[in-house]
Amino acid sequence: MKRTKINILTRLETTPGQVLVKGWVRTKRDSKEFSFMEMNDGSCLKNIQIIANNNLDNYLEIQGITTGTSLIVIGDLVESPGKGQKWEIQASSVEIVNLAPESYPLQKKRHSDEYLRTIAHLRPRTNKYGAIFRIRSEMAFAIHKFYREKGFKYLTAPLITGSDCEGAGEMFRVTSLSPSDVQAAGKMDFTKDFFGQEANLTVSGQLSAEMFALSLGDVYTFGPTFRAENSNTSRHVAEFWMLEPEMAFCDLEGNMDHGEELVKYLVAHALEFCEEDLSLFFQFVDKSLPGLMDTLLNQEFARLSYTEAIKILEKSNQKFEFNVAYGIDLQSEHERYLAEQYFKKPVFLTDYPKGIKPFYMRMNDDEKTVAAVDLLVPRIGELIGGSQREERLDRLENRMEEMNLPRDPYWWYLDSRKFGSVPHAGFGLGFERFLMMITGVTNIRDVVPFPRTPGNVDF
RNA sequence: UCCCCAGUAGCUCAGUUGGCAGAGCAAUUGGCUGUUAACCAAUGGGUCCGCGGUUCAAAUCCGUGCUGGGGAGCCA
Repeated sequence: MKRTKINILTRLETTPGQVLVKGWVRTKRDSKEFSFMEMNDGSCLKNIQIIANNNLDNYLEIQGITTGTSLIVIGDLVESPGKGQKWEIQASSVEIVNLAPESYPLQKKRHSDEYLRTIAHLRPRTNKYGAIFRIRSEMAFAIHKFYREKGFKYLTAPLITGSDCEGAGEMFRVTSLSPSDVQAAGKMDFTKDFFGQEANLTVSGQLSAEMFALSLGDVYTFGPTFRAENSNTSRHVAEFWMLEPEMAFCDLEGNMDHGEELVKYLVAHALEFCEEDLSLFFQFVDKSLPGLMDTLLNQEFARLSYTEAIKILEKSNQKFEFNVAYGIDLQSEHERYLAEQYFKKPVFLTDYPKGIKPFYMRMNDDEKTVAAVDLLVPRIGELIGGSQREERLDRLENRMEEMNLPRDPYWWYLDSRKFGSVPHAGFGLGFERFLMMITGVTNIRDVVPFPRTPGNVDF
């Protein structure tokens, strides 16, 4: 007999008769005549109720079933006379695969997120975390679906990179030198290292993506990214996933159009395909989520320049901890004011002063600002960071010189501006931040299966 | 890294002015019931985060370290 998953069972209109299910017991209630068990198999939020009668030959064993126990059950799928579920299984056979002893850390009651983080290997067995990671899976799929439909090519950028100057924060060094090698040489001799030079984990696939955009046209990378920043916040982890589209023959406007289309597509996909899991978050995590989803889906995102944003902030009469002035990098309190209070919807901020942005962003005609764009979202802050890239070789070289960047490691990057250079643009979208946005989860550690943060690499 | 808060039973937490360590849930045992955060009763369960100090006496006050949370910076 073939196994049926619970997400299929609970949606049936008519009973197929006998069914076979496999899963884990979430809770059990006993009576003298029979036991009620709720089984979950991870396929959906819902459990299936199983009724085990005391005439089953292993009923004594069944009475010993505990929360967390894995089972294989055969029985008739019948309409449930009880409230709360359409179907239940009248078991004709209950096979215990593995009994969970009393030390099983998950109880029927609600646990705190902080506690569940200490048992990250077991937390996907809870309703909330099961839902989070099903949504995460579905959203990863939706990203590939969106880009395939738009004719983008998927690029896997290298995770180990040779340059230490991608300019997006502290990097993790990759080396095969042993501590004793280093001690003997008195230093890290990279010429003796695996790659013959210093190597690091990537902080962005952008530079690779640019090369492929200038070859395949429209591409995207979607994969892990690493930052060795000592960041201790609810919005940062050392290893996270980033989506980075890069488009040839695209300017800043096109970049924003694309970002807005992407976000709206992913939100619509979530609402359509993760309805049941999302309902948990709507009910128990953040009651304002449906409103935010509606805003994301149906309202045009605001678009304004950094300069205009500064003016709005100056005129706001808000008491900010950090004073607003042209040339400063916006603080989170400023970004939150713009997205949450002033516009009350996502905001694209463009054209930042060149001094606070990296070398590869395209110089605007005013020679003061660059064609950067950040998407600020209520509660999350920066969801997207990107730019139109500097495609003019002379301008690019000037900027690198101004910022004291060595040219040699970038010879290949500069080559792309020598041979058939075209305007192009792209951005990075933090996958985990997107998940936080649509689930209302407030700590990024709770949307990552096994989060890596300063001082924590368990599991 | 900086600022603030917290750490007491397996979990969530209470603990008064410094004076015998507590509750709910969970677990175990029994009872009862088409139950559904089931219900009722009994039982077991403690390095009060670690170290040092003040005191006749410290979960409680002081110092310090560790861990966790919130905020900031950095960014996605």
